[in-house]
Amino acid sequence: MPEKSKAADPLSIPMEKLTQPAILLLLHRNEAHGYDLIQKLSQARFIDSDPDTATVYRALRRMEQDGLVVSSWKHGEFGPARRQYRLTPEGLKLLEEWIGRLEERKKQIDSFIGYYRDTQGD
Amino acid sequence: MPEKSKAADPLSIPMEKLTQPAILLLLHRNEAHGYDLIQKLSQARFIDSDPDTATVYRALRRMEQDGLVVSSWKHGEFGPARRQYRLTPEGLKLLEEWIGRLEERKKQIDSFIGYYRDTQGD
DNA sequence: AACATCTATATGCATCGAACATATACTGTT
DNA sequence: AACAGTATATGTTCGATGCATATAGATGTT
Repeated sequence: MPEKSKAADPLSIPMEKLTQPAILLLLHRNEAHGYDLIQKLSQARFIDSDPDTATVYRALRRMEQDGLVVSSWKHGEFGPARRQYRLTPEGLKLLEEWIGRLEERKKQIDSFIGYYRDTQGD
Repeated sequence: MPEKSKAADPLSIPMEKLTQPAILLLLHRNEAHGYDLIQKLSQARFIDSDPDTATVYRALRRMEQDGLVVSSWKHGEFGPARRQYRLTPEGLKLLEEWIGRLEERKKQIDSFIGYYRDTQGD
């Protein structure tokens, strides 16, 4: 019986590592399983460091609890069974909110750097 | 006997809230005491929410341990005694590193948004 | 004098994301 | 049989943050 995770608002997840939003982003383009995502994330330019496997798998579980993704088992092909994840409409909606948040973040950073440059100019 | 804080690298502080770098930024322009900084931070555009007083005072203490700022007591003027903080050369150096980090962060965000737009285009 | 309010600094406690280590298990290769 | 690669998952710890609370001097009001 999957319950919603304690943090009622998935946006409360800090934007520091961008792990959760990066997963949303990748799943928006293609379905994937956890291990696949870990490899894609380690190559992606939009996160700064290789994500921890534990962080990714836990994020996926939590995201499924929150209805952002859904999973189904795929076995027998080759290697161990994999949990294939795909984005839900809710997940897409959250991704769009993240895009907006990141646009805001850019402005914030510009404000920070602008203040610094102005101080230098004195 | 002030010892260095456990986190050897002050850059390990997450860039989520920007509290510590914002303090560096404000002190770069003017000396200030904690309460003063709290008020300035609540007006500043370069952080998203009013910082918690506990966070600010704790950050200042830690930053002094790390040699980023120095403090001196100012009494008798009006109101209770205040701890006046000013930036050290080390603090300035760290601020410059933060500027560089934030420039990188902007690129990272652009990469994120770019990936999203490309996916939309399919 | 008593009282509330503002200024100013500081600590205690609980929460939560992330890092690191570790466990489990199936598949393919030598 | 041994080992490397694929794949998912949990236990434990750590640090930053948020909320509540404590302390105390200065100022204003009745």
